[in-house]
Amino acid sequence: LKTPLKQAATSQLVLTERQPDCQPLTTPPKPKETPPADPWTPTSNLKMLISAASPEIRSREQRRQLSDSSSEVLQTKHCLQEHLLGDEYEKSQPSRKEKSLGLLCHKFLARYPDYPSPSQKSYICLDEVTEELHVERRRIYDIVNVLESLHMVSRLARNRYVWHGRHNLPQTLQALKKVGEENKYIQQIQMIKKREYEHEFDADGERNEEVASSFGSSEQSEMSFVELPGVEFRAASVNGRKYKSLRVMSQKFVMLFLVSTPQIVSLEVAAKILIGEDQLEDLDKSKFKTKIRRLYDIANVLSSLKLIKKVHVTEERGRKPAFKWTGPEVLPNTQDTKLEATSTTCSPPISESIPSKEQCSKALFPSKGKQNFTRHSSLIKLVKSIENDRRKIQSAPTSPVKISASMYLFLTFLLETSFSLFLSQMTAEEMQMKCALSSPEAVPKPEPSQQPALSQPLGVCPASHSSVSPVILPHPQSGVSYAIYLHPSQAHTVTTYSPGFMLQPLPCANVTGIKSNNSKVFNKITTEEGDTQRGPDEPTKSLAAEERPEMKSETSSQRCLKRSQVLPENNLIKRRKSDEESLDTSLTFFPSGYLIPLTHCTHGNKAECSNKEKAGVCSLQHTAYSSPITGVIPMPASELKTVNIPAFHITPLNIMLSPNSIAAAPVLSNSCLSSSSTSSAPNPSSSALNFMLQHIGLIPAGVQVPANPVLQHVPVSSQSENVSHSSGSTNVQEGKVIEFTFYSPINESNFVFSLQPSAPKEPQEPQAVTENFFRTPGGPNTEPSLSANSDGTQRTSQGTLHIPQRKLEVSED
DNA sequence: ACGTCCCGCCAGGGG
DNA sequence: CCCCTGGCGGGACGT
Repeated sequence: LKTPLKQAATSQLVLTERQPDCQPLTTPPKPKETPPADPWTPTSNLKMLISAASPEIRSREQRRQLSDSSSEVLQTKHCLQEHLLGDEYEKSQPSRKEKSLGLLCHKFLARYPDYPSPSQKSYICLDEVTEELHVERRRIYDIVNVLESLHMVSRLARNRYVWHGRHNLPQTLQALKKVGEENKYIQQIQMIKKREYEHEFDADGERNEEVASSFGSSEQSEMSFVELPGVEFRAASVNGRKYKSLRVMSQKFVMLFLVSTPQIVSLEVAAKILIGEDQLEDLDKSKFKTKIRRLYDIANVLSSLKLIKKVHVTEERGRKPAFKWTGPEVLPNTQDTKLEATSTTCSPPISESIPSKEQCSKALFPSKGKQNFTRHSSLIKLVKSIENDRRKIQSAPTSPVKISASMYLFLTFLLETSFSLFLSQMTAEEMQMKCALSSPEAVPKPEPSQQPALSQPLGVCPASHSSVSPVILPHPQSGVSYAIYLHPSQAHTVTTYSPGFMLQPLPCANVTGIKSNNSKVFNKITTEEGDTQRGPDEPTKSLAAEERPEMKSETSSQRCLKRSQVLPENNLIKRRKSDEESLDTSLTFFPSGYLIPLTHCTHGNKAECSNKEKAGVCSLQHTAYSSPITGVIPMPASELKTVNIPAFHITPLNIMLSPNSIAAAPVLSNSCLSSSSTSSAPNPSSSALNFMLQHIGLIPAGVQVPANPVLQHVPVSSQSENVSHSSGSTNVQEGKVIEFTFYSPINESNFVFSLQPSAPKEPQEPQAVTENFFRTPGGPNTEPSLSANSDGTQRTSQGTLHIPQRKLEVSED
């Protein structure tokens, strides 16, 4: 049996012949993607409203007439054609495209409001749907299953679903992201890419080991469905271990997007990961193919939901289909822990015991003693609705604008800060004022006597080195601020990917003298396309326009000033006065080196500790050590003023966080509450961070550093507290961990990432560390691992930093 | 020729 | 036993 041949021949012909009549010449032979025909674009809102108002009535009405919503449009579209032809060849034979799952999904979605009022639940009867949409039942299942995976619908019983709309989406995505992080998908992706790059299998045992350690470490993540409190599966049958494949797959697919930093996932990689997770068996060709096919199904639905969009990733190997996340940025874990969506492993696939509902709920609400009372559904509902309200206000579902805007601000802030440090016009008084304003006691006032800028190179720094060594800088006030100096040569090597940002004033050692217009140089690769409806575009553009190297110093500092005035309470932007010497050149040329500042916990912690809930976290901070780490050179504060490494400029970036803001940030209190969990909280700024790091060259493109909001930063911690499990690999135990903390005043949260050299070398030799930390083209076995922890607990992941650089290009269809 | 993915067989299982 | 579910993959369509 074959798929019935389509009567394409005729219809095709018909269409081609008709077209010229309606629209001369230019009209494409096929109806194609004639936008006006889209039933879901202009009309959809109306339709949604209608259907929202009275779905039943509408459907009945529709049924009576021999046209449904879709064919209505089609008819309209082909109205003329029909006339011309004169015969009633049932509507123009839908081409394959018009039967696509995506289109069907659109039709399906058009029937229900995105945000149904909670009071009146809308139910979905599969029979009705199939009838009205003129599709086989089978197809609807595909759609519904994916929707179910996002908790946009949930099954009540046979044939019966409830429509939730996008209400749950934020939470779902958040949960998925979290689980995705726990599953270490980033590493897996890297692993796959790396292996892929290494030309085929080398049939080595080492490969398997890698895979094993990477994949194996993801525990029993196999067939688990991520649920949300309150949206559990009814109908125990559905809870059965089977029949979740598509749902689970869908979720995992989404996770990949949420976790990876350019939020682009190629089908190939996705398929491999999804397969690899189930069983480490070698790539079965057919299995792979099937997986891909499913992924297409899922992708179609997700596309209809506008969560993803098809793009193409062009690598050396050629053009590969991929999808880009276009859904909302996932908020950090700002929710109450108790309510937080929990990933549950309801059904261990192998185990023969069908998971009882009890088990599920147990997994849903990890009971920690008395927290159980929270489970009461009414309570949950209450808080949930509050949450929803807050979310509405804040940002989420309707417009990602706000988040993006804050991201923009944050990035701007980072850039400006780094630049303005050189350009700083800030007087001592201003600084003092600001310090006093923000947190007089936590942050010691600047030295009354600002030391004059020293201009001699620091003796500590191996000036002879052409490559740069990491440098540690004590904070002038607290004496504990650290910074790392990056090797500039990395900067231009890195294939950067700009996730929609037109940021270019980042280091590029090779490009000197470029004044403006360098945005083109740096942003060849952009996914930004016709997303005109998106808010972020505005700030993005203005940023690109503003952030030019020759930007006026006044402008910069003024803006910084302004910003800090706007948020006087919430953030403290302290800028160290730096010498003017290094200033002038960096105006026109890019600084060739970067000094990444480590914010240190300068405050007395009183603020945090005063908060009763945060007590636990406060204790965490004590696990942090501030001892200088290998290869990092401590410098006396007195020498801070001038770090004049030959041929390089140092851009100190000092972002402080004020205790006040911490206390106010919900994120932090949350991470505090869940301090025991190893879960890492997603942070919207993580992509910003990653972007920055990648751009700078700290980490290779593709690698991402999970960012977590933390209460306490751990500037430098030494040793094995932070070293964890590690599947037998020995390269970690010796590793020192460097942790960075950034604080985003905009998001009112700070986040930490840490670097851990896996193959530490000479402890006292700075150069060695440099090599460990930063990719050294020739250096094998120097693969630091990245990790991030939101708490003081150990959490070291085995990332591979040494990823082959590849041209990555993303293009539209 | 290859990327996409429609179509529907058929097995599993609930009612 | 009927019918809902949904895994699965052949092979058609699109480019």
